Amino acid sequence: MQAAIRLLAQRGYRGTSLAAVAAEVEMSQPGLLHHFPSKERLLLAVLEERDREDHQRVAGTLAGDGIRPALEAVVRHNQTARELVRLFTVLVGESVAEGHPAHDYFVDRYQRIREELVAKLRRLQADGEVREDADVEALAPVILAVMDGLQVQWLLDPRIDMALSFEAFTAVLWRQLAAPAG
Amino acid sequence: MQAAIRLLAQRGYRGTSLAAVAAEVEMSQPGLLHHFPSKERLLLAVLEERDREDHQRVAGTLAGDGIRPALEAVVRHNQTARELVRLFTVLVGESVAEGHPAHDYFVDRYQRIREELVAKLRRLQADGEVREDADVEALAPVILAVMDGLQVQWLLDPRIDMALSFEAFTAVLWRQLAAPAG
DNA sequence: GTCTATAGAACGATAGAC
DNA sequence: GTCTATCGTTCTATAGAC
Repeated sequence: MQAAIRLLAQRGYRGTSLAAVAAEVEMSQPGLLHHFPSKERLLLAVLEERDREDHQRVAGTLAGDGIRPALEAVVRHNQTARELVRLFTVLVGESVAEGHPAHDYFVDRYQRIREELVAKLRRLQADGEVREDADVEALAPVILAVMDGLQVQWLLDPRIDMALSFEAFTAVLWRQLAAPAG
Repeated sequence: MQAAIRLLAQRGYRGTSLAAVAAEVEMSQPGLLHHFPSKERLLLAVLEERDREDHQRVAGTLAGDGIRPALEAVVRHNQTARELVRLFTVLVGESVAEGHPAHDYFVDRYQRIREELVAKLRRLQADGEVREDADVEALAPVILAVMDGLQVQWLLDPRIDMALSFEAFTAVLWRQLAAPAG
Protein backbone atom coordinates (compact mmCIF):
# COMPACT_ATOMS: atom_id res chain seq x y z
CA MET A 1 0.00 0.00 0.00
CA GLN A 2 2.86 2.36 0.86
CA ALA A 3 4.40 1.33 -2.44
CA ALA A 4 1.19 2.09 -4.28
CA ILE A 5 1.04 5.54 -2.71
CA ARG A 6 4.58 6.32 -3.76
CA LEU A 7 4.11 5.20 -7.34
CA LEU A 8 0.68 6.76 -7.78
CA ALA A 9 2.13 10.04 -6.51
CA GLN A 10 4.98 9.87 -8.99
CA ARG A 11 3.10 8.79 -12.08
CA GLY A 12 -0.61 9.10 -11.43
CA TYR A 13 -3.18 6.36 -11.92
CA ARG A 14 -2.81 5.96 -15.66
CA GLY A 15 0.98 6.09 -15.45
CA THR A 16 1.29 3.48 -12.71
CA SER A 17 1.28 -0.21 -13.63
CA LEU A 18 0.30 -3.01 -11.31
CA ALA A 19 3.56 -4.71 -12.19
CA ALA A 20 5.52 -1.72 -10.88
CA VAL A 21 3.64 -1.72 -7.59
CA ALA A 22 4.07 -5.46 -7.26
CA ALA A 23 7.80 -5.22 -7.95
CA GLU A 24 8.16 -2.58 -5.23
CA VAL A 25 6.93 -5.07 -2.64
CA GLU A 26 8.77 -7.96 -4.28
CA MET A 27 5.71 -9.79 -5.40
CA SER A 28 4.36 -10.88 -8.74
CA GLN A 29 1.66 -8.84 -10.44
CA PRO A 30 -1.03 -11.54 -10.11
CA GLY A 31 0.03 -11.87 -6.47
CA LEU A 32 -0.87 -8.23 -5.95
CA LEU A 33 -4.21 -8.73 -7.66
CA HIS A 34 -5.01 -11.36 -5.09
CA HIS A 35 -5.26 -8.63 -2.42
CA PHE A 36 -7.01 -6.07 -4.61
CA PRO A 37 -9.47 -7.37 -7.17
CA SER A 38 -8.56 -4.71 -9.74
CA LYS A 39 -6.35 -1.71 -10.30
CA GLU A 40 -9.29 0.60 -9.71
CA ARG A 41 -10.03 -0.95 -6.34
CA LEU A 42 -6.39 -0.53 -5.34
CA LEU A 43 -6.65 3.19 -6.12
CA LEU A 44 -9.81 3.60 -4.07
CA ALA A 45 -8.28 1.67 -1.18
CA VAL A 46 -5.31 4.04 -1.19
CA LEU A 47 -7.57 7.09 -1.17
CA GLU A 48 -9.70 5.82 1.69
CA GLU A 49 -6.62 4.89 3.70
CA ARG A 50 -5.17 8.38 3.25
CA ASP A 51 -8.46 10.05 4.11
CA ARG A 52 -8.78 8.11 7.32
CA GLU A 53 -5.31 9.07 8.53
CA ASP A 54 -5.60 12.71 7.53
CA HIS A 55 -9.01 13.12 9.08
CA GLN A 56 -7.80 11.84 12.43
CA ARG A 57 -4.83 14.19 12.44
CA VAL A 58 -6.82 17.28 11.47
CA ALA A 59 -9.73 16.63 13.81
CA GLY A 60 -7.47 17.03 16.83
CA THR A 61 -6.10 20.44 15.86
CA LEU A 62 -9.50 21.67 14.79
CA ALA A 63 -11.13 20.86 18.11
CA GLY A 64 -8.32 22.29 20.23
CA ASP A 65 -7.51 25.51 18.39
CA GLY A 66 -9.71 27.60 16.16
CA ILE A 67 -10.35 27.11 12.47
CA ARG A 68 -7.61 29.49 11.28
CA PRO A 69 -4.79 27.86 13.29
CA ALA A 70 -6.05 24.47 12.15
CA LEU A 71 -5.89 25.46 8.49
CA GLU A 72 -2.42 26.92 8.92
CA ALA A 73 -1.28 23.78 10.70
CA VAL A 74 -2.48 21.66 7.78
CA VAL A 75 -0.46 23.73 5.33
CA ARG A 76 2.64 23.58 7.52
CA HIS A 77 2.24 19.83 7.85
CA ASN A 78 1.78 19.41 4.12
CA GLN A 79 5.08 21.16 3.55
CA THR A 80 6.74 18.20 5.30
CA ALA A 81 4.79 15.57 3.34
CA ARG A 82 5.70 16.22 -0.27
CA GLU A 83 4.82 12.73 -1.44
CA LEU A 84 1.30 12.78 -0.09
CA VAL A 85 0.69 16.25 -1.45
CA ARG A 86 1.81 15.08 -4.85
CA LEU A 87 -0.44 12.04 -4.59
CA PHE A 88 -3.53 14.16 -4.19
CA THR A 89 -2.48 16.83 -6.68
CA VAL A 90 -1.76 14.30 -9.40
CA LEU A 91 -4.92 12.31 -8.77
CA VAL A 92 -7.19 15.35 -8.54
CA GLY A 93 -5.84 16.59 -11.86
CA GLU A 94 -6.45 13.25 -13.53
CA SER A 95 -9.87 12.82 -11.95
CA VAL A 96 -11.19 16.08 -13.37
CA ALA A 97 -11.86 14.05 -16.50
CA GLU A 98 -15.24 12.37 -16.38
CA GLY A 99 -15.13 8.61 -16.23
CA HIS A 100 -11.96 8.62 -14.16
CA PRO A 101 -12.07 6.02 -11.37
CA ALA A 102 -11.56 8.69 -8.70
CA HIS A 103 -13.89 11.31 -10.19
CA ASP A 104 -16.85 10.69 -7.93
CA TYR A 105 -14.57 10.34 -4.93
CA PHE A 106 -13.14 13.84 -5.38
CA VAL A 107 -16.50 15.39 -6.22
CA ASP A 108 -17.85 14.11 -2.91
CA ARG A 109 -14.68 15.04 -1.03
CA TYR A 110 -14.68 18.68 -2.09
CA GLN A 111 -18.37 19.05 -1.48
CA ARG A 112 -18.04 17.62 2.00
CA ILE A 113 -15.06 19.79 2.93
CA ARG A 114 -16.72 22.92 1.57
CA GLU A 115 -19.84 22.22 3.59
CA GLU A 116 -17.83 21.67 6.76
CA LEU A 117 -15.97 24.91 6.18
CA VAL A 118 -19.14 26.89 5.56
CA ALA A 119 -20.72 25.43 8.69
CA LYS A 120 -17.73 26.43 10.81
CA LEU A 121 -17.66 29.95 9.43
CA ARG A 122 -21.40 30.30 10.03
CA ARG A 123 -20.87 29.33 13.63
CA LEU A 124 -18.24 32.06 13.98
CA GLN A 125 -20.77 34.48 12.55
CA ALA A 126 -23.32 33.39 15.11
CA ASP A 127 -20.72 33.90 17.84
CA GLY A 128 -20.01 37.42 16.59
CA GLU A 129 -16.40 36.65 15.67
CA VAL A 130 -17.04 37.06 11.95
CA ARG A 131 -18.96 39.89 10.30
CA GLU A 132 -22.54 39.04 9.45
CA ASP A 133 -22.25 40.41 5.91
CA ALA A 134 -19.26 38.23 4.96
CA ASP A 135 -20.15 35.95 2.05
CA VAL A 136 -18.97 32.68 3.53
CA GLU A 137 -20.43 30.60 0.70
CA ALA A 138 -18.26 32.45 -1.79
CA LEU A 139 -15.17 32.49 0.43
CA ALA A 140 -15.11 28.83 1.46
CA PRO A 141 -14.12 27.67 -2.04
CA VAL A 142 -11.46 30.38 -2.07
CA ILE A 143 -9.83 29.03 1.07
CA LEU A 144 -9.64 25.52 -0.38
CA ALA A 145 -8.44 26.94 -3.68
CA VAL A 146 -5.52 28.72 -2.03
CA MET A 147 -4.41 25.51 -0.33
CA ASP A 148 -4.65 23.44 -3.53
CA GLY A 149 -3.18 26.07 -5.79
CA LEU A 150 -0.18 26.69 -3.56
CA GLN A 151 0.50 22.96 -3.54
CA VAL A 152 0.73 22.91 -7.33
CA GLN A 153 3.18 25.79 -7.40
CA TRP A 154 5.20 24.29 -4.54
CA LEU A 155 5.44 20.92 -6.27
CA LEU A 156 6.62 22.60 -9.46
CA ASP A 157 9.08 24.82 -7.58
CA PRO A 158 10.11 23.84 -4.04
CA ARG A 159 11.35 27.37 -3.36
CA ILE A 160 7.73 28.44 -2.99
CA ASP A 161 6.95 28.81 0.72
CA MET A 162 3.41 27.48 1.05
CA ALA A 163 3.09 28.27 4.74
CA LEU A 164 4.34 31.84 4.31
CA SER A 165 1.98 32.57 1.42
CA PHE A 166 -0.97 30.88 3.08
CA GLU A 167 -0.50 32.84 6.28
CA ALA A 168 -0.25 36.06 4.28
CA PHE A 169 -3.62 35.05 2.84
CA THR A 170 -5.26 34.18 6.15
CA ALA A 171 -3.94 37.41 7.67
CA VAL A 172 -5.63 39.41 4.91
CA LEU A 173 -8.80 37.37 5.07
CA TRP A 174 -9.24 37.34 8.82
CA ARG A 175 -8.49 41.03 9.21
CA GLN A 176 -11.37 41.47 6.81
CA LEU A 177 -13.67 38.90 8.39
CA ALA A 178 -13.20 40.37 11.84
CA ALA A 179 -13.41 44.02 10.80
CA PRO A 180 -16.23 45.91 12.53
CA ALA A 181 -17.80 47.40 9.40
CA GLY A 182 -17.75 48.06 5.62
CA MET B 1 -4.88 20.40 -33.32
CA GLN B 2 -8.38 21.29 -32.11
CA ALA B 3 -8.99 17.57 -31.85
CA ALA B 4 -5.83 17.10 -29.83
CA ILE B 5 -6.89 19.84 -27.43
CA ARG B 6 -10.27 18.25 -26.90
CA LEU B 7 -8.91 14.78 -26.25
CA LEU B 8 -6.00 15.92 -24.09
CA ALA B 9 -8.46 17.89 -21.99
CA GLN B 10 -10.71 14.87 -21.58
CA ARG B 11 -8.11 12.23 -20.86
CA GLY B 12 -4.78 13.91 -20.21
CA TYR B 13 -1.52 13.16 -21.95
CA ARG B 14 -1.11 9.59 -20.76
CA GLY B 15 -4.75 8.79 -21.40
CA THR B 16 -4.81 10.14 -24.94
CA SER B 17 -3.66 7.94 -27.81
CA LEU B 18 -2.40 9.19 -31.13
CA ALA B 19 -4.87 6.88 -32.81
CA ALA B 20 -7.77 8.64 -31.06
CA VAL B 21 -6.56 12.06 -32.17
CA ALA B 22 -6.04 10.81 -35.70
CA ALA B 23 -9.50 9.28 -35.81
CA GLU B 24 -11.01 12.60 -34.72
CA VAL B 25 -9.62 14.28 -37.85
CA GLU B 26 -10.33 11.23 -40.00
CA MET B 27 -6.74 10.37 -40.62
CA SER B 28 -4.60 7.35 -39.91
CA GLN B 29 -2.31 7.38 -36.90
CA PRO B 30 0.92 7.35 -38.97
CA GLY B 31 -0.60 10.15 -41.02
CA LEU B 32 -0.83 12.25 -37.86
CA LEU B 33 2.77 11.45 -36.99
CA HIS B 34 3.77 12.94 -40.31
CA HIS B 35 2.85 16.41 -39.00
CA PHE B 36 4.18 15.92 -35.47
CA PRO B 37 7.31 13.81 -35.08
CA SER B 38 6.16 12.30 -31.77
CA LYS B 39 3.35 12.38 -29.26
CA GLU B 40 5.42 14.56 -26.96
CA ARG B 41 5.97 17.15 -29.67
CA LEU B 42 2.24 17.22 -30.34
CA LEU B 43 1.63 18.02 -26.69
CA LEU B 44 4.15 20.84 -26.66
CA ALA B 45 2.74 22.24 -29.89
CA VAL B 46 -0.72 22.35 -28.31
CA LEU B 47 0.59 24.13 -25.23
CA GLU B 48 2.46 26.75 -27.23
CA GLU B 49 -0.56 27.33 -29.44
CA ARG B 50 -2.80 27.88 -26.41
CA ASP B 51 -0.29 30.17 -24.73
CA ARG B 52 0.00 32.36 -27.80
CA GLU B 53 -3.77 32.84 -28.08
CA ASP B 54 -4.30 33.42 -24.38
CA HIS B 55 -1.45 35.88 -24.10
CA GLN B 56 -2.86 38.02 -26.88
CA ARG B 57 -6.30 38.11 -25.33
CA VAL B 58 -5.07 38.97 -21.83
CA ALA B 59 -2.54 41.59 -22.92
CA GLY B 60 -5.32 43.81 -24.27
CA THR B 61 -7.37 43.86 -21.07
CA LEU B 62 -4.29 44.31 -18.92
CA ALA B 63 -3.10 47.38 -20.79
CA GLY B 64 -6.53 49.04 -20.94
CA ASP B 65 -7.84 48.41 -17.45
CA GLY B 66 -5.97 47.83 -14.22
CA ILE B 67 -4.58 44.56 -12.98
CA ARG B 68 -7.60 43.68 -10.85
CA PRO B 69 -10.19 44.06 -13.62
CA ALA B 70 -7.86 42.10 -15.92
CA LEU B 71 -7.64 39.19 -13.48
CA GLU B 72 -11.40 39.20 -12.98
CA ALA B 73 -11.94 39.26 -16.72
CA VAL B 74 -9.71 36.20 -17.12
CA VAL B 75 -11.77 34.27 -14.58
CA ARG B 76 -15.04 35.31 -16.20
CA HIS B 77 -13.72 34.28 -19.60
CA ASN B 78 -12.51 30.94 -18.26
CA GLN B 79 -16.01 30.23 -17.04
CA THR B 80 -17.07 30.18 -20.70
CA ALA B 81 -14.18 27.98 -21.83
CA ARG B 82 -14.60 24.80 -19.86
CA GLU B 83 -12.62 22.67 -22.28
CA LEU B 84 -9.52 24.84 -22.21
CA VAL B 85 -9.66 25.11 -18.44
CA ARG B 86 -9.81 21.35 -18.20
CA LEU B 87 -6.90 21.04 -20.62
CA PHE B 88 -4.62 23.05 -18.37
CA THR B 89 -5.89 21.57 -15.13
CA VAL B 90 -5.41 18.00 -16.29
CA LEU B 91 -2.00 18.66 -17.79
CA VAL B 92 -0.72 20.65 -14.80
CA GLY B 93 -1.75 17.82 -12.51
CA GLU B 94 0.03 15.24 -14.61
CA SER B 95 3.10 17.40 -15.09
CA VAL B 96 3.72 17.74 -11.36
CA ALA B 97 5.45 14.38 -11.68
CA GLU B 98 9.09 14.78 -12.64
CA GLY B 99 9.99 13.45 -16.03
CA HIS B 100 6.61 14.43 -17.48
CA PRO B 101 6.92 15.92 -20.98
CA ALA B 102 5.28 19.16 -19.87
CA HIS B 103 7.01 19.46 -16.49
CA ASP B 104 9.59 22.05 -17.51
CA TYR B 105 7.01 23.94 -19.51
CA PHE B 106 4.79 24.48 -16.48
CA VAL B 107 7.69 25.24 -14.16
CA ASP B 108 8.74 28.05 -16.49
CA ARG B 109 5.15 29.19 -17.04
CA TYR B 110 4.34 29.65 -13.36
CA GLN B 111 7.64 31.34 -12.64
CA ARG B 112 7.11 33.78 -15.49
CA ILE B 113 3.54 34.62 -14.49
CA ARG B 114 4.50 35.07 -10.84
CA GLU B 115 7.29 37.43 -11.80
CA GLU B 116 4.99 39.47 -14.02
CA LEU B 117 2.44 39.69 -11.23
CA VAL B 118 5.01 40.75 -8.65
CA ALA B 119 6.37 43.40 -11.03
CA LYS B 120 2.89 44.82 -11.60
CA LEU B 121 2.11 44.94 -7.89
CA ARG B 122 5.43 46.63 -7.19
CA ARG B 123 4.57 49.30 -9.72
CA LEU B 124 1.30 49.93 -7.90
CA GLN B 125 3.29 50.27 -4.68
CA ALA B 126 5.56 52.81 -6.33
CA ASP B 127 2.49 54.71 -7.50
CA GLY B 128 1.08 54.74 -3.98
CA GLU B 129 -1.97 52.67 -4.90
CA VAL B 130 -0.85 49.70 -2.80
CA ARG B 131 0.49 49.84 0.72
CA GLU B 132 4.28 49.72 0.99
CA ASP B 133 4.24 47.03 3.67
CA ALA B 134 2.16 44.56 1.65
CA ASP B 135 4.13 41.36 1.05
CA VAL B 136 3.63 41.12 -2.69
CA GLU B 137 6.08 38.20 -3.05
CA ALA B 138 3.96 36.12 -0.70
CA LEU B 139 0.64 37.26 -2.17
CA ALA B 140 1.40 36.77 -5.86
CA PRO B 141 1.37 32.96 -5.53
CA VAL B 142 -1.87 33.24 -3.60
CA ILE B 143 -3.60 35.07 -6.44
CA LEU B 144 -2.57 32.39 -8.94
CA ALA B 145 -3.53 29.69 -6.46
CA VAL B 146 -7.05 31.03 -6.12
CA MET B 147 -7.52 31.01 -9.87
CA ASP B 148 -6.19 27.46 -10.28
CA GLY B 149 -7.89 26.06 -7.22
CA LEU B 150 -11.29 27.45 -8.16
CA GLN B 151 -10.92 25.87 -11.58
CA VAL B 152 -10.49 22.43 -10.03
CA GLN B 153 -13.58 22.81 -7.89
CA TRP B 154 -15.58 24.21 -10.80
CA LEU B 155 -14.57 21.34 -13.06
CA LEU B 156 -15.60 18.84 -10.39
CA ASP B 157 -18.86 20.68 -9.68
CA PRO B 158 -20.18 23.15 -12.26
CA ARG B 159 -22.43 24.75 -9.65
CA ILE B 160 -19.35 26.47 -8.23
CA ASP B 161 -19.36 30.10 -9.37
CA MET B 162 -15.71 30.86 -10.09
CA ALA B 163 -16.25 34.51 -10.93
CA LEU B 164 -18.33 35.15 -7.81
CA SER B 165 -15.78 33.51 -5.51
CA PHE B 166 -12.83 35.13 -7.20
CA GLU B 167 -14.37 38.57 -6.93
CA ALA B 168 -15.12 37.97 -3.27
CA PHE B 169 -11.42 37.23 -2.94
CA THR B 170 -10.19 40.26 -4.86
CA ALA B 171 -12.58 42.48 -2.91
CA VAL B 172 -11.05 41.27 0.35
CA LEU B 173 -7.52 41.48 -0.98
CA TRP B 174 -7.76 44.91 -2.55
CA ARG B 175 -9.53 46.47 0.42
CA GLN B 176 -6.50 45.29 2.34
CA LEU B 177 -3.91 46.33 -0.22
CA ALA B 178 -5.36 49.81 -0.51
CA ALA B 179 -5.98 50.33 3.20
CA PRO B 180 -4.13 53.34 4.63
CA ALA B 181 -2.46 51.58 7.57
CA GLY B 182 -2.16 48.64 10.07
C1' DG C 1 1.23 13.68 -47.65
C1' DT C 2 -1.38 9.69 -46.66
C1' DC C 3 -1.92 5.02 -46.52
C1' DT C 4 -1.34 -0.39 -44.93
C1' DA C 5 1.27 -3.34 -42.37
C1' DT C 6 3.80 -4.41 -38.61
C1' DA C 7 7.34 -4.28 -35.28
C1' DG C 8 8.11 -4.26 -30.37
C1' DA C 9 6.78 -3.43 -26.01
C1' DA C 10 3.57 -2.80 -21.99
C1' DC C 11 -0.73 -3.33 -19.95
C1' DG C 12 -4.82 -5.51 -16.99
C1' DA C 13 -6.75 -9.56 -16.01
C1' DT C 14 -7.48 -14.70 -15.85
C1' DA C 15 -6.33 -19.82 -15.55
C1' DG C 16 -4.47 -23.12 -13.08
C1' DA C 17 -0.55 -25.44 -10.52
C1' DC C 18 1.38 -25.65 -5.90
C1' DG D 1 -1.55 -16.83 -0.76
C1' DT D 2 1.78 -16.79 -4.30
C1' DC D 3 3.51 -18.36 -8.36
C1' DT D 4 4.18 -19.16 -13.91
C1' DA D 5 2.09 -18.84 -18.12
C1' DT D 6 -0.61 -16.56 -21.17
C1' DC D 7 -4.61 -14.28 -23.39
C1' DG D 8 -6.26 -10.26 -25.59
C1' DT D 9 -5.70 -5.58 -25.99
C1' DT D 10 -3.54 -1.20 -26.67
C1' DC D 11 0.14 1.72 -27.43
C1' DT D 12 4.14 4.49 -29.99
C1' DA D 13 6.80 4.38 -33.69
C1' DT D 14 8.83 2.78 -38.13
C1' DA D 15 9.04 0.68 -42.93
C1' DG D 16 7.68 1.05 -47.25
C1' DA D 17 4.10 1.42 -51.09
C1' DC D 18 1.49 4.89 -53.63
